[in-house]
Amino acid sequence: MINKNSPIPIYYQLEELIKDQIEKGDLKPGDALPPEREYAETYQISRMTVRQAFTKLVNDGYLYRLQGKGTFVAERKVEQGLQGLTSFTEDMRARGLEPGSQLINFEVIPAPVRIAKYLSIEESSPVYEIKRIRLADQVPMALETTYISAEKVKGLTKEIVNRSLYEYIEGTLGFRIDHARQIIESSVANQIESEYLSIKEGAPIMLIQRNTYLEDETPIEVVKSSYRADRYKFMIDMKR
Amino acid sequence: MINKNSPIPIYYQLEELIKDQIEKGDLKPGDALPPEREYAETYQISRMTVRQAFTKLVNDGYLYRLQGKGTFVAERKVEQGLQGLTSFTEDMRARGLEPGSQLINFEVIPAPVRIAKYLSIEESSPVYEIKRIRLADQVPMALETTYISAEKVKGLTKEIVNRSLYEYIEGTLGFRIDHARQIIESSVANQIESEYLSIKEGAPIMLIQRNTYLEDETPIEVVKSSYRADRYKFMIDMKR
DNA sequence: TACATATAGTTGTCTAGACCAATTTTATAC
DNA sequence: GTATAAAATTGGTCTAGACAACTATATGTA
Repeated sequence: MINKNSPIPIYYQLEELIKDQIEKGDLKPGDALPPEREYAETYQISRMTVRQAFTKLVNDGYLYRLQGKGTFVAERKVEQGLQGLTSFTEDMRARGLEPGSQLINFEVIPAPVRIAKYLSIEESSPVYEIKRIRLADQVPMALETTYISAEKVKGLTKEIVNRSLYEYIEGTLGFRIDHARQIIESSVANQIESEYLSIKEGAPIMLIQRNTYLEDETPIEVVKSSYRADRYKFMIDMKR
Repeated sequence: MINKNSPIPIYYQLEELIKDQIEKGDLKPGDALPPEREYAETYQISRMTVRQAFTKLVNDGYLYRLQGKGTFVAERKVEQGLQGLTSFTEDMRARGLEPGSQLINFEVIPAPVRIAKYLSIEESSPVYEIKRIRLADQVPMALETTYISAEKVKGLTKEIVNRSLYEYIEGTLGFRIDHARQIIESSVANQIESEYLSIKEGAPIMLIQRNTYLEDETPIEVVKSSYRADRYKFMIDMKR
């Protein structure tokens, strides 16, 4: 259950334990959790440590607290965080669709002025330009272009891109992606988009630009995507 | 500065104090804050209390911490929360535009099946239907229809809607809006939309549906909006 | 000079309590 | 039975420390 001698923090262990119980259905939405004092007693840990775990789970939308009444499992998790919102793969899986990808261009180019600005690098310094058609159940869903500084992220290859770009950036290179800014707008398909997405020219599309950053605001990537409006809706849950 | 005898929690007082310093520019992005122990010493409070304030500010995107180095002011605040994203008024002000509104319909109708479902009420039970043209700098920006259960939210009038709907729901009625789900899609203007928004039929528009909830998942309102794509982009910052 | 080592400073985790505030439950009085 | 009061329960805030993990700096040594 909880290992007090583990190098893994106790509050984190408790967090995962409760999340598991929620995901396995042992704790259902609306259920009251045992009181904080009981957890402290049961696991022989301080109540403050229990609160640290609870507080994190409340912030992440798993639980909510009512003073004098107790702590309860939230109806559904809001604010899934970046993962479900930035990774096309995860996004599609969450929608019950089989994600796919078709690389149509991979090269290092001198950074265009706009891209250089977003990435906080010199104009014309080298950037990877990765162009892909994103598929859902084998049907084109979006046309996506990713820009990454070749000086910050070294050693990128087609193979890595096809496997998992994020895993390489976070796992192998050790960057910790912290936050992102997304800009969403409506438009209509131009000739190139209509061709790649198998839709008519002038059909509605959703343009999404995502800039991702490390904790200290260092830009890591810029992604510009054109989604088929007939197949894609952008959904977001937010806590106040 | 900090009043230990105030009924206002110390951690909250410290939170506000630091936020003020950031907003006034006394603390600039990238600046290191005095260490936690110094705050504890200065204000004669426990370090854990300081950490409670810091943790909240980190979660809200004002600060970030680096173990062994210190705590720093974030570049810009991410995750503004619901306020800037749900209130048309605040949204427009943040963009430097003067918000306006033109009420075109206000009535109580029997809830259509789809709306009843979203609001978790019986079909045909009474709901307010509030239709407005939303203006920015006197020019139409969006066509917006709000649905609110007349049984949950009583006593709504045109005057309240024109003043501030949220203030009435939260202030007067005492509901605390906790979170929202938004669905965004791209489309093209139909005849009605093109007329109200002064755009051509077939011009791109952005459809946004927002469902807002209380802490215990009680639905409070459903808002369906059609934004002019030539004037509006949806922006969102998110922390991982 | 270059490199290893010690030291100090910082955040991260944790304890074992205390008292307060809100709510629910139980006991009491009528 | 019903209303009121008291007690118990629960989350909210706060303390005064302790030690761990990590970073930067100073120091000593080859």
